[in-house]
Amino acid sequence: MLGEPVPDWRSLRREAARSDILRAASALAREKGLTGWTLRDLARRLGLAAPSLYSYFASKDDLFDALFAQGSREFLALEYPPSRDLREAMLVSARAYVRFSCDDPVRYQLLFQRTIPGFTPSAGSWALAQQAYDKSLAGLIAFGLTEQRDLDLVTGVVSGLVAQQLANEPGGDRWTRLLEETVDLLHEHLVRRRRRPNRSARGTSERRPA
Amino acid sequence: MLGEPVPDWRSLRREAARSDILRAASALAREKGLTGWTLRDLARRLGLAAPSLYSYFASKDDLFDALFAQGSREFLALEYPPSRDLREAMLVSARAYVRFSCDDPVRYQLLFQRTIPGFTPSAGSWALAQQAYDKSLAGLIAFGLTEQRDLDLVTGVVSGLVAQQLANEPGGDRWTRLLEETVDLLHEHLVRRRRRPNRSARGTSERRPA
DNA sequence: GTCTATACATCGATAGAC
DNA sequence: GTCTATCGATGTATAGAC
Repeated sequence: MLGEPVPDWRSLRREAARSDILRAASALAREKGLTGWTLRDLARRLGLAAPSLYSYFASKDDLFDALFAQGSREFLALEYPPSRDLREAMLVSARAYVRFSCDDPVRYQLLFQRTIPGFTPSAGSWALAQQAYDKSLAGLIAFGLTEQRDLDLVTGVVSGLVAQQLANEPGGDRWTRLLEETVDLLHEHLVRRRRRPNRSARGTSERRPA
Repeated sequence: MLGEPVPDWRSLRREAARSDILRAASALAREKGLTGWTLRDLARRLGLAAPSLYSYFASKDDLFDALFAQGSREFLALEYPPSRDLREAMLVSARAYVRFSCDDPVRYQLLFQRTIPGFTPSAGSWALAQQAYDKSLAGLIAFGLTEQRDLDLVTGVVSGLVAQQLANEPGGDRWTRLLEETVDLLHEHLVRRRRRPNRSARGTSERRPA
């Protein structure tokens, strides 16, 4: 196999320009909503004519895909300090996710809600997102939380606090301040269930009233 | 005060036409995404010229507001059968919310995520949504869950299952099937805490290692 | 190769005839 | 109340200057 091609000056310039465009697009999205801006807005801010953007991105969706990949790389770049037990690992992962999401609600919307009509991330961008998801849960798996069902329970519950916070009180902490209590109740539940493993697969059928 | 004005034939016709338009818009949104359709699409489906829609709705945002109000009325129309205890009341409310959301993900997106750039529900539509929210939690309050903080914990956690389900596996049940387990762990936590109320206001500061 | 100028189909919205 | 015609703006595309 060949190694990475040596980046020549031209492709470096090109990548720098793409990066500039992405940065400006992020800023625009934060100001006017994820889809509340036009290519002409973006070009004007960069001092370009709108069609020039097509030298760097094939379409607006392609630009969204690059933003998605960039957001995934930022998520993947989060560091998770080592924990001593499962509870601490859950708290570390959950705190990182909450902070990452609330720091940039538009990025959260792009990465985790995906409500842009007609837009689907490319395979490469998806792979990055999957990597970041795996890394964010590695600490939990290391302490024995290996069942997908349990991981789904944790991600579902924690993501709910973020979802409610951003939808109903962006910038506040009415829901996110409940994070530690939520992690505690999750942890107690999982540990208690581990001692009585037969309860873990309890059916979901309705309890009959008398 | 005057009573409701007697609806004459003309305003009845008008309301019927508005209702037809809303129904067609709902169908279009379900097929092509909440914002993935145009006024021309909608008019074509109704056999009208696009500008004729402006006789019934002042703008596309006004149409979204009517859809928001209609969705809130549907949420408000849900019935919550009486429960014998807090756990059952939580299960009833949570099940209704999950079913309501998963039945129509586009309605969920409009009512609970509100990611349409530039759109904000009118005061009247908001009041409807607030009414529906209050009604959906009345059963929990009746069994003593009166603290806003506790209600937020329940809505946050439950909404997370729905958010993850619709974002990552629409139509499936990977997260929503965890609902009963989630309600159980919430209920056990709340009951246990009620016995030791001093733990309820525990601080959120980081635990110091050693 | 990168940008400008220009064009095209379509968007939400408005004006005015009937 | 519905239509046709049309507005400015948008995403997209291409031709051609440098």
